Amino acid sequence: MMIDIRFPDGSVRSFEEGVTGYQIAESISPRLAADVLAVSVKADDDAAVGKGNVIGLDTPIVKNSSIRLLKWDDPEGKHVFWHSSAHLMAQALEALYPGVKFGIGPALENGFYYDVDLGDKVLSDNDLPAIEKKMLEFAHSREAFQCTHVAKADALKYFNEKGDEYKVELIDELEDGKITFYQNGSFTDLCRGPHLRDTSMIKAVKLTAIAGAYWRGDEKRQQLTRIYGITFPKKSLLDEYLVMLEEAKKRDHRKLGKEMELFTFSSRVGLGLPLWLPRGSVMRLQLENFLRRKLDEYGYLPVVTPHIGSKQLYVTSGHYAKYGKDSFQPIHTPQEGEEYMLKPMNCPHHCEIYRSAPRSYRDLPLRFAEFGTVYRYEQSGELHGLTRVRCFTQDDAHLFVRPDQLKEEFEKVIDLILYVFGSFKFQNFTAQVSLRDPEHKEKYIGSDENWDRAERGIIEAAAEKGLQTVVEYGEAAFYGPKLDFMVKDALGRKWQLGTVQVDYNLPERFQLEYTDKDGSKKRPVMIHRAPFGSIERFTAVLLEHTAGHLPLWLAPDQVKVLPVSEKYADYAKKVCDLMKKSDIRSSVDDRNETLGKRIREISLLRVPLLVIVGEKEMAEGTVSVRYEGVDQGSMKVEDFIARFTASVASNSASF
RNA sequence: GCCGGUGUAGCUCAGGGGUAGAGCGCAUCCUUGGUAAGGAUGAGGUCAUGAGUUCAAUUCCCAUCACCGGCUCCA
Repeated sequence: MMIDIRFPDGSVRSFEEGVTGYQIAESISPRLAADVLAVSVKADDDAAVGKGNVIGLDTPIVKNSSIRLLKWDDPEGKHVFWHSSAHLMAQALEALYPGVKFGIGPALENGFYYDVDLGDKVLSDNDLPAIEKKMLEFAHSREAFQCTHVAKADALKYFNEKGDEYKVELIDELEDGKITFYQNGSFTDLCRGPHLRDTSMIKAVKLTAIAGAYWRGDEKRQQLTRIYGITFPKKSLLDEYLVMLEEAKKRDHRKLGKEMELFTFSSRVGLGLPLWLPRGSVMRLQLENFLRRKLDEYGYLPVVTPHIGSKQLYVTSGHYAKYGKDSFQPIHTPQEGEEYMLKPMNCPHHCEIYRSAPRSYRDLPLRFAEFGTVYRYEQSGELHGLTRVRCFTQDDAHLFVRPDQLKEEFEKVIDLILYVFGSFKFQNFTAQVSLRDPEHKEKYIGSDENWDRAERGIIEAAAEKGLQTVVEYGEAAFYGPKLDFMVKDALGRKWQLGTVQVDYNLPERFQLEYTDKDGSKKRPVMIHRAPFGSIERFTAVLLEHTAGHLPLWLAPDQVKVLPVSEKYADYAKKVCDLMKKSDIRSSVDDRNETLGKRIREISLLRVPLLVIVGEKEMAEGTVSVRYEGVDQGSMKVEDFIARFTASVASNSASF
């Protein structure tokens, strides 16, 4: 029997039934056979949408299918490569630490890890080179990854005898008949596969980190040792990767924040409590102003609320029951029994503003906006620069809407968030629909009915806006589902920035009402939203995206005027004053330093525009301009101001 | 909170059982400059904190704290 194999370019060739991916690659060219890692197969009679199943190169193909031969450049190819590398590492670990037990060892976006239980052995960084060496040794010996089907009873027997309770637990949950083992050299693992043909393609190994990780992600269970690593089919690729990591570290917002004099921390002030320096504060105010202009346009009303609220407020909202124990503890007053809490969110205050007057259906939607500073007692190990702090300011707003207005308002919020992201040229964001964990409904407040309505509303609104979304279960807030906008930092870690949340619960807890057309009392729906998420986290991610080269309108110092020598200091001041009159954030640097040195220092602060004036400029009434390190020639001061204004107005990356 | 790593001058880091160094920054002076580091002099440190071993600890051991990488968490 022959079968038809269709290639990505549309061409079709016939092969013997049972042909393998490797044989197909070989029939095309030996070079391809050497490079191919796995194969993605989609049988013609497979109606499911999607890219197809990834299978190993030695797995027979028995039906007419479309295939893609996966190489290193394909994400699925890398995935197989790194998954096999995890097994290779496990083999090395077993050789070096007999008796080691294994949890899970998956591939990641960049590399892989394996969770292992080493008994009493404490693994440290110093142990990693020996493991790397062993891995390369096994890789050189070209050991095949062999797949065998195993009956459940036999699988259990194998790992029980080996004494690996983690694998036993995993097998317990698997269906008999679908269990496969993979073996490379002396090491046998429970694994779905697929894998590389053999270990010899793994040419470069770097184990990058050791961390603790709870078995099955449950902090009440055993903590295993997680070893992270990455491997490559060429040594040079590893070197490139290491260089890339170094470059990413230079964009770390904590480093940039120091270099650019934006913010700092002080242990005397307290953990996770950022101090915004003058330059950072100027930037922050610009961010706020940027949003304020939009809020006006979108019909938001400003409100201002205190940084504390009585404990009763949070008992009413339900936050106290949920987070009371783990938050900053109540503030006591000289009055017996009086307790206040630092506010961990602004919604309860805004609910009370809603309640301050009787509301009519004509009043809705009401949109209350506040740059609200909140305090959350994050676990100490969680604090991270400006991305995770204990005091932060949300660009918060709560919309109180009639049920019939919900979808339109939700969509307008999406528009606003997309506008904000577009303004900062964030393109690689993920829109994540965060739903509750259906297995653990007790972690959430509110009725099933309200949750279903809210979840459906979010999914529909996102679809209507044409957003590509991913759905995550268990990521909802405890009072309602969310649409979160996730952006990655320099090292690829995902952070939630913008968020929109539908909430039927707080209106109920606060007994919010409006009078409808027919005179009956109705309950509004609440939308929580924050396009930045928080100013702190947004700043952090923006710094990492721009490597500190902020948009001109946002830069704390937009222009530095440098007189070549002090003879031209007066002219420099004159030029600077003219700029200030046009609302340019400009200052003169006439320190007693060489021009070269001043340029260097100012460049390190990421000041976008340097204006240099000397004898020639003074005589001609011009300035010599340097933008982001590139000489722009000289121009009249008026022309400079005009170009500046145009550049800011167009939010363009050029001057 | 948990696992591993790190902690030396304002910053970046070197050093090492006999009480400490560099570069940058800072101060003063010289220099008055043309697009990313001009020169000289000087002041800065309980070597994170606390116990322990030792004749002697910044160095070795332990604990604590902070920071870094993860895990768990994230209203």
